[in-house]
Amino acid sequence: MMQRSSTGFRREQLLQCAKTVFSEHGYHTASIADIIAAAGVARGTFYLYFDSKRGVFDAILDALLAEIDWRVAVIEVGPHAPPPIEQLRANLERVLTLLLGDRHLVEILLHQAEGLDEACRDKLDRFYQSILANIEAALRKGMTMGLVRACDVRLTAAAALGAIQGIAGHAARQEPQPEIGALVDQILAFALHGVLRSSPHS
Amino acid sequence: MMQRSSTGFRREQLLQCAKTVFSEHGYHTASIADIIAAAGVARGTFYLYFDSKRGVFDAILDALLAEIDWRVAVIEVGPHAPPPIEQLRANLERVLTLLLGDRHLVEILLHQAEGLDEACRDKLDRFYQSILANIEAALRKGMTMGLVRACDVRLTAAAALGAIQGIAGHAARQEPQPEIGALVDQILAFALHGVLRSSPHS
Amino acid sequence: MMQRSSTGFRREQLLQCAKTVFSEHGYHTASIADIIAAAGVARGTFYLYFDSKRGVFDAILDALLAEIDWRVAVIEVGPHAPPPIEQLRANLERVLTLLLGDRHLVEILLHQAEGLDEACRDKLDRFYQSILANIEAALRKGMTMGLVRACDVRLTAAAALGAIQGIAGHAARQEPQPEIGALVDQILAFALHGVLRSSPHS
Amino acid sequence: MMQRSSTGFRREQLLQCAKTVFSEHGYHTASIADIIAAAGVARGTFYLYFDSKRGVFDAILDALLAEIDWRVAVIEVGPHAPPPIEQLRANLERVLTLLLGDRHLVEILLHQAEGLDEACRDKLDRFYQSILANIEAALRKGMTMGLVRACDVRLTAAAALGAIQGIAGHAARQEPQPEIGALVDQILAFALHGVLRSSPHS
DNA sequence: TATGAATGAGCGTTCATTCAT
DNA sequence: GATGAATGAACGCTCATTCAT
Repeated sequence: MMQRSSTGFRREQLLQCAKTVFSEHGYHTASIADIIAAAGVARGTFYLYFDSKRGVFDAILDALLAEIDWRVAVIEVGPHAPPPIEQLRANLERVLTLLLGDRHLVEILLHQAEGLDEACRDKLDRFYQSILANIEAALRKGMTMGLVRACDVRLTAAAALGAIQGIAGHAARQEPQPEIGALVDQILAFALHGVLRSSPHS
Repeated sequence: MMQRSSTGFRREQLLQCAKTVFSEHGYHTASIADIIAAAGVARGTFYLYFDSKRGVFDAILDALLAEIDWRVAVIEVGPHAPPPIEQLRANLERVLTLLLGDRHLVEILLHQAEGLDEACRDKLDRFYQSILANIEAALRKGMTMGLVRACDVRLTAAAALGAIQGIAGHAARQEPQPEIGALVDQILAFALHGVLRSSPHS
Repeated sequence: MMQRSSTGFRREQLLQCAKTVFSEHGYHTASIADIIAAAGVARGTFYLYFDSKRGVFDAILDALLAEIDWRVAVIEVGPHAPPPIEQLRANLERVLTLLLGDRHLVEILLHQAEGLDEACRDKLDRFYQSILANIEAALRKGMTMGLVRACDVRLTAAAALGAIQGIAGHAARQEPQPEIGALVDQILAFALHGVLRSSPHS
Repeated sequence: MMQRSSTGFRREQLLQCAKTVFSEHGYHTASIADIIAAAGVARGTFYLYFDSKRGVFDAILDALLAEIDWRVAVIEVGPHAPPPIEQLRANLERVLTLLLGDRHLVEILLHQAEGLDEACRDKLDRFYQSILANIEAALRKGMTMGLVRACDVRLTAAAALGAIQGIAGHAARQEPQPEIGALVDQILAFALHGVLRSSPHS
């Protein structure tokens, strides 16, 4: 009766240890030996729960991408919906809370996953493409509503995503952890108004 | 007849091949065998010009960072200096021209170098820190001059750098190559004014 | 069934195979491939028990030197002690029994270890220095007791050690194995009385 | 008209450099690069004068063995011959003068050559066998003449040769160089009379 | 489920040797 | 004769993966 929870526990434990190890050593430098040492299990045990080294990494990355996806809501407009910018702020807060709650995640998402193989790159690409598509759609809707100025939505979406990544990556290395509300404020201020004091009258 | 070493030809050839191989396979997945196959030389020949696999990578990265550094001029203010934004635009144009002129460079700079070891990460960190310091100084000077709104300069610099990286990374994957002037316009518009049509009166 | 690691069997097996291979091919010419082929194990198995090629060699040499050391007793004089020459004979018998019991050891001790690197030479040097110091002390004590003629103890010790090595090396190549008692007799006769029929009256 | 001597010179120069390099680094650790660096010539030049790395070593060793052979005269007995012991002393002086005149030679003869391959070992074996045969013959003749006590001539010859090697090896590491006459005295005293003050009446 | 000894393909690096100039 | 860039076989070592217990 205990082995059921034990199973889930072992897998979870290995997942956590692997996440830490990958983020500290990098995917290639990390070894199965590091992971099982961190988890305090035998070599063979690892392969009871994962197919391969690559398998754990994928599991970690998939869970992370899914979690981020889950925390990003498509921005709704309508009489009963909160103001779009508040929805945007909420999205950012949820994602940054996740990422900064476990800096290993930032390391893996921003640095390790990119340096892997084509399969991994493709997966990330699809993920970012969907996020970019969200941002693009929001920009387009904003333009329709007269809120957003004319721009190349594709490139602007890329710039906005980059700005978020830049701040997330930066904040993850700060000690002590910056307050998330402040980070979101700065991201929004930058992305919505830019750095100049007065915008063009257009 | 085969060009002689008179010009450091072999070293340059190996450097180019290594760059391509690293950007396509990633540092760890790439093997010396790949590099020498690409160059069409024997194994030993590689070690005539480089100390180690890591050695070529460092050579590539060092050259790239130095070249970028060289293309970024600190923004000057003064009666005879061009308008700051024009200086900024020129910097961006020079750097993007370099990066988009060889997409392998973007891949290595943005994706491969981060995933390496601590030494490499430190080098990149120092590089980015110096760039961030530049941006911060510019923001501060802009604030002094009343051009830039109040903001957390550190975070805003991180956001701006991220925006540039986002656009560079995005553009490098586009086919055909986007026009650099257009990219710079979008970056500047985004970073200076944000996406909203009208800025706050503040 | 294959004997389990319970007894450190594998390590011992590899040690024996390595000893044979080193003594037959010489340290540098011997390859890991030779050793694992002799042991019938896979490449990785070797590194489960030893750090490196050099590691096995050191293990063999260290064990040998320790074993010799253990078999050489400092010669005691006193009312209850056996006659010094009997103690000397016992020492020689114990050491020659060890060496001629495994000719590979002679090969490694006399020929391979010297040709290695500085670290190995230093180790051997220290070993031989301690043996020479023993012999010197014995000679000096013998001179004090009026048994040993006047001589340069240092050089004479070197000569005596050389004589032992000469006989050991020679005997190790004989087939069939010479009787150890006879070898010791010849060493003692030579070292104690020299080859001349009558000594000087001094 | 100069190239003739030049040729002999180059070969001789390489031979000397190789000798030094081999004795300092050991045969296997020494590289062709070391030798040509010491000689200040190009890689290809080396192969104009020697077939291979092994080739130089053989040339050095062959010359050394021949030179030793040349310095060892078979001991003659007869009305006009000097006393045998004086002939022996002269042999030892000539050989030790050669060896201690260039310590590299001692290193190569005693330590490097043994650790090589079978071919090299065979050559050394033949050399030492001929020396041992000389010593054996001398012992036998001495026994016939009533000068030498009864003994196993083969083993005693091995012991005597070992004693000489022991003293040569020891002296080569001394600084300053011991006086050769003294070394020979000690060798002779040890080998002829042993270490005991009084010999057995037999 | 858990173990850990065993596996072996694969990689980075070295270095004696060659040969076009 | 002299050069030194080029060669490639060979080697030590690593580490993800397997499987008998």
